[in-house]
Amino acid sequence: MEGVSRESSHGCGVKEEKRIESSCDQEDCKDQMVLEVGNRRNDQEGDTLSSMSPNQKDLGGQKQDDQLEIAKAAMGEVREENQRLRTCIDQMMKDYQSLQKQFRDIVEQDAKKSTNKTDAHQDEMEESELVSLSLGRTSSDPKNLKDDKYKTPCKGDINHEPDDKDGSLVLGLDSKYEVSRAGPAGSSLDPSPENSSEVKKQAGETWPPGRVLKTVRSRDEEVSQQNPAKKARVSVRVRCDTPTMNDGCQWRKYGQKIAKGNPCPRAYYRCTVAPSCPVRKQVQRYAEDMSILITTYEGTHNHPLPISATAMASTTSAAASMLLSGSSTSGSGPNQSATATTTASELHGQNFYLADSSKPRPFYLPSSSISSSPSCPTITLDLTSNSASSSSHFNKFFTNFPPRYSSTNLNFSSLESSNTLPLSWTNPPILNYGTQSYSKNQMGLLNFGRQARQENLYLSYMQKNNITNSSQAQPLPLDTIEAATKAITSDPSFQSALAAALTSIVGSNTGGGGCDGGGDKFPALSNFPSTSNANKCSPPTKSQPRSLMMLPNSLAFVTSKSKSTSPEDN
DNA sequence: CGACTTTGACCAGCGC
DNA sequence: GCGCTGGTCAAAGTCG
Repeated sequence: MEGVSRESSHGCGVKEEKRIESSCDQEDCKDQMVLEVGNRRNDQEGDTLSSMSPNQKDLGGQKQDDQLEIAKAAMGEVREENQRLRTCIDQMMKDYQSLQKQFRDIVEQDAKKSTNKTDAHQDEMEESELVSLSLGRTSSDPKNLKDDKYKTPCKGDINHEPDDKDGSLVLGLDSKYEVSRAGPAGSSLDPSPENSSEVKKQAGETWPPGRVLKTVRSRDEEVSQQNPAKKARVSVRVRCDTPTMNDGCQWRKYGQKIAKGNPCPRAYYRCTVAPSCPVRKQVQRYAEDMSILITTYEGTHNHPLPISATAMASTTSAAASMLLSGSSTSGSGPNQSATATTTASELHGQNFYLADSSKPRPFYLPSSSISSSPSCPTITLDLTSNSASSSSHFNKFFTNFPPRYSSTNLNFSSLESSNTLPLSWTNPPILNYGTQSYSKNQMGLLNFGRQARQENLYLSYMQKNNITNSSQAQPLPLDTIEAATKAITSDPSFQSALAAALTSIVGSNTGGGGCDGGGDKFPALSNFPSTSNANKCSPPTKSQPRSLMMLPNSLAFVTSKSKSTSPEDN
């Protein structure tokens, strides 16, 4: 860099420059830019000094010294700020990892318990499926769900050892998907050959006879399609002014329909990366807000994915797996287990994986919703940031939570948004630290706000900042939550920590991808290469090289290094 | 010319 | 059984 070479001729600030380069997140790079400008100015002054008289040189030297002092002071402040931010990030990472560890433990315990308890639950399985949204509760007992689940979760110590008996709040949403069958109780969990054959049979019935796309299926696919009527869907809502959002995958449109209740046609796409790939997606505008694009994914890719597509594929796959498997999954294989175990924490925890370059980089899901209809369980990832909100919806959920099997939508949207985060594949919505919930849903589902996911973060934060709740054993009043949220979001140090973390995640990418030119703040996400004409959200680089480095989609969560996840990172 | 989109037709599931 | 609706097919058209 020019600034660096010039700097070396001055003999000062070289160390600083190197230090900055070694940890060049955007914050540092900005500082570097400032320093370069300053040094360049000094350089020019140095050139003029040579033609000055000795007195003038003294004055000039004095001035230069002053400027150096100023620059050093500024750098010192920046260093302090960086240190502070790193400390914040470290702390957040620790909290996250701690919570994740707890959650995994609970998931394992829950899996065991649910296996044991299934017999007792069987008579309650009045319908063909159950998606129980225990909202962080570890109990798998439907009775407990009925009695306790819809009460506002208590705010305990964030480090409180979760215990399903006391129903304490744990990480996020615990989704169970249980399928009642004519067979013996617990057959849904029974990996016996008998059931395996049934699974295979049912998987074969997923698509109508005669359909081409019935060949190879991943284990995920087998699980998610154990029952033809129970294809998990992952619906992603984003703001996008273009026909589709670019998720990095290659799609071919095979149909379009006017759906009831929506003047905008619904387009049907299928994945064309592999001829036999069963993945489909539906794209439709949200009737009440045409700027919102609803993309519903169905199925799991049975082929390696372009890197640019792994993020979305992993996210949707994980969400679908969570929906279908929940914590009670028997873990039918490496794919399945890897996906399932990462799902809940990644969906509902704070995905600060992103800040760790040594770990995979799943997307942070700003808002997730789970819905269940008898025929098609759907999880909705609401990546719109301006969700209309009303706390009444939140309350409504807890007071009027519908019985099992009715459509239930857990929406963690919020109105308030902090700073930009890489949340969307188009216009990046924001980490929703807001306090409100959002009740519009194409499925007409009952929503409730924020809660579990949000709590995980701000509880931790509250503790650190002595934002205490006087009634830890009691449900946290909404006002308190909102106040706490405001406290968090208004805290500059928190915001800067987030910004720093995200900056380090995304790097200094300056590409201008994205759906409509907006959302460039996180180009790593908005720069997905366009893969088809349908994906007009991004620049029409239709020539996505098929020889792109491929990753098995099942490994996207667990093996991809951050540097390889996004080409821009290199 | 191949890949993709468009669009009307067809089919299956579901409710009445 | 009928109609509605969602989903898919496939021929024709379009594009690069």
